[in-house]
Amino acid sequence: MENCYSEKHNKIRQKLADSEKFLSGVENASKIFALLGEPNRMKIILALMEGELCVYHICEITGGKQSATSQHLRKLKDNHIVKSRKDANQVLYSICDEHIYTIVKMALEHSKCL
Amino acid sequence: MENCYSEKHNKIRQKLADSEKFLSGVENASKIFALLGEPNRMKIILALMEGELCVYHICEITGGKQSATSQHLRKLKDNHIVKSRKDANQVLYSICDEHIYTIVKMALEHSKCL
DNA sequence: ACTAAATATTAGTAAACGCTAATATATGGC
DNA sequence: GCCATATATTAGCGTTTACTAATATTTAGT
Repeated sequence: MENCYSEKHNKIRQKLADSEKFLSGVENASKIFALLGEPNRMKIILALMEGELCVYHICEITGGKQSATSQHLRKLKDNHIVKSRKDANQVLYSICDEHIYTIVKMALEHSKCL
Repeated sequence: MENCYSEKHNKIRQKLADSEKFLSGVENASKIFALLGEPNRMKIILALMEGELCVYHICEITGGKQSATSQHLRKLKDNHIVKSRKDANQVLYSICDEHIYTIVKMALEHSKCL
C-alpha cells in the first residue's frame, strides 16, 4: 500500500506526532479516561455528581471498602478530577471540574443507545 | 458516623444500587472510558476523528504495529465506538457515534486547564 | 493525655491488560 | 490456481492495576 503522505494524512500525522503539547494532551486525556474507566471509581464520581460527600458516606453509597475507596479518591484527586476539604474530623470530596459532568453524561448517553 | 439514610443519600444510593439499568449503564460507560483510557487507542480515535481510514494508514499515523492496532480496533468495534466497512481488500474504520467526539474534545479541554 | 472515630498509607497478591511474534484468513491481480 | 497484500487471530510474556488486610495518622470529645 502507498505510503501515508497525502496532504490529508500528513495533517493528521502532524497533529499526532509533531506537537509535544498535543501528545501530552493525549496522555493527560487518556489518563482521565483510564480513571473513569474503573466501575467503582465511576460510581464514586456519579455519587459526587449529586454533591459533596465524606468518605464514609461514599463507601456506604457505592458499597466500596474504606481502604479501596480512599485509594481511588487519592488517584482522582491527584488527577484533578476531584477536590477535598476538611470539615472537623472528616474529609469532604466533590467534583473538581465542570467538564467531568459533561463527559460522564455523554458516556451514559452513548451507552444507552447501543 | 451516622448511617447514610438521609433522604438525600438514599436518593443517590438508590440510583446507584437499585436500578439494574443504571448499574449496567455504569458498567457500559466505564467500559467506554477504559477503552479511551489507553493512549494508543486514544491516538487511533483522534486519527479517526479526522475521517475514515484503513488499518495500514492508522498504523502509519499512530506509529503502532499492525497486530496491536488490529487488536485495539477490534475492541473499539466490539464496544460500538468504531465501525468498519470493506473496500476492495482493505477495511476502512470510522467513528461510530457522535457522543465520542464530544467526550474526547471535553477530555482534551479538561487536560488543558490543569 | 487518652480513647474512639475518620481517613490515609503500605505491602502483598491475584487478575487484567497490552505488547510481540508467529500464524491464519481473506481478497485482488496475474 | 498462485502470489502478494491487507487484516485478523492466537499464544505467551511482562507490566500494571485494584483489591485485602494490616497499620499509621489525624482529629474530637472527655
